[in-house]
Amino acid sequence: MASDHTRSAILAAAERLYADRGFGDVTLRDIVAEANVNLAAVNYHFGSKDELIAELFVTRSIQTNRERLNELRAAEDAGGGRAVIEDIMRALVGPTLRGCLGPDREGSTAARFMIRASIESVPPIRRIKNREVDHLRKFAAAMRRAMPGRDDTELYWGLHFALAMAHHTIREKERLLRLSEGKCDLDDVRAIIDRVVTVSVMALTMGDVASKPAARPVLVHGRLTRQDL
Amino acid sequence: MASDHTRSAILAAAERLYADRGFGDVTLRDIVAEANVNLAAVNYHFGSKDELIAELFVTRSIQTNRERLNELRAAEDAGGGRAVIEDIMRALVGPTLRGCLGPDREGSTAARFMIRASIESVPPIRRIKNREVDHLRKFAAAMRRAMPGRDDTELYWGLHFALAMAHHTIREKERLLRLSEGKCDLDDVRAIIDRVVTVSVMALTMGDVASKPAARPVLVHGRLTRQDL
DNA sequence: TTGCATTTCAAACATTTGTATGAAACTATC
DNA sequence: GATAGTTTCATACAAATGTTTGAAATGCAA
Repeated sequence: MASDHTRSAILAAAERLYADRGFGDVTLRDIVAEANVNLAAVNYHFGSKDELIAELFVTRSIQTNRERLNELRAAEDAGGGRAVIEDIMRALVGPTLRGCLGPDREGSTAARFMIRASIESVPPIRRIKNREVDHLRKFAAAMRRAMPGRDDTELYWGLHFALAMAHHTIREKERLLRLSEGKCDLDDVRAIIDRVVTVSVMALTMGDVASKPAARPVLVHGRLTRQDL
Repeated sequence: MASDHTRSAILAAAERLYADRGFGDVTLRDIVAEANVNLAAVNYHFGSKDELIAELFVTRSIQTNRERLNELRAAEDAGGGRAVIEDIMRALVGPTLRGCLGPDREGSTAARFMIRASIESVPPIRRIKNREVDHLRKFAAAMRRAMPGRDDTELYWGLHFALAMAHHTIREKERLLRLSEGKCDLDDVRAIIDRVVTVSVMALTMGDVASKPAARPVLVHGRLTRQDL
């Protein structure tokens, strides 16, 4: 293998173009023009367009997953093998939110690519996402250790809602910005992570209440304030 | 105008095919074959493929938005012009969740179409979604009336998170099902709505806590149980 | 240098796809 | 029942796009 030059030029150009203009609008000819390589090089090095997209997404996914697991292990080590639930949720949503939001992240091609992959999901990416369940199970296991005795169902719902808030914030940040007329600060990533983590932990610690609406007297009139905690 | 037969046959066939196989995999030729009409009929009646998709999505969006506003008004009327926050959130997420989840909804073409539109967003649909902000403002206004004095920012975040949980549950229901090995019951729509509403209201009533993580002592060790409420 | 494998290149291929055309069929009005 | 407007139809068009091909160039080892 000579130098990988062509291969990495294609990867870089493809990621940049996909991040900027989306998968639907970028053709192989756009990519090879941006990378200054021959059209056939894509099929030579990657086999097909879909495999190129898959490689891009897998690379970035592995990075994110590794960051998540590093944070999770750090939290578990600090707690002697059992992390507190708050830190687990932080490890789950932190890396993605930090990577995709924030003021300086505007220039991060990788982050914008992952946002794009989250918004307009194409077949090769969908196939990979389907294998993400194994990764999430590690978090479910950590949560189970942190909250022994809690029903598994609640754990999964909490995990699910945490990802919901994180991903939806990334996906719909433009809309939230417009809806709030700029009042919601999407550059303060730390505050956003705190917010998502806090709500996730609340959801988890509410437990079985959710299925019994009558058992929520303090909420019925929507008058619960911070002091009521 | 004669009978609208061709027009509605195209709409029905297109919605069914898009719902089943996604936008990327369905061509105009597939649609006209399913509808038993001529290829040129699409452009004659709708102008273009994108306008056909737009009409499908607009129709279903209007239906959902109307349901939401009906529920909202009913709640406000019942409360003498001011609905409780819980009912407002229920009006926001209830129609979509009821429409897209549940056991018998498997056969609802409209619901499956909207799920598809939520998963693989295509240009004509994205353009329409961008105009959805005005509709959400009505809910923000109702929430403001229900929780006077609360900071607007918190209102928007709560609204945003409610939609996040609802939409993500629809989008990723397969994954949640697989992750939880079937333990999360995605057919019990009423329980899911309660769950989303409860967490949303919690998020809203937490208010400014989120930006000050140090002010959450009861949560730090993840030991808050139902009794602590 | 010679020989062999790898990589690059220009060009062509083969489809697919949305759209346009113009004639034919149909419908309703007078 | 003739006419004008509407709708349907078969067919063609034009453009885009991923992929393939076979030769040329390049790099490397003997």
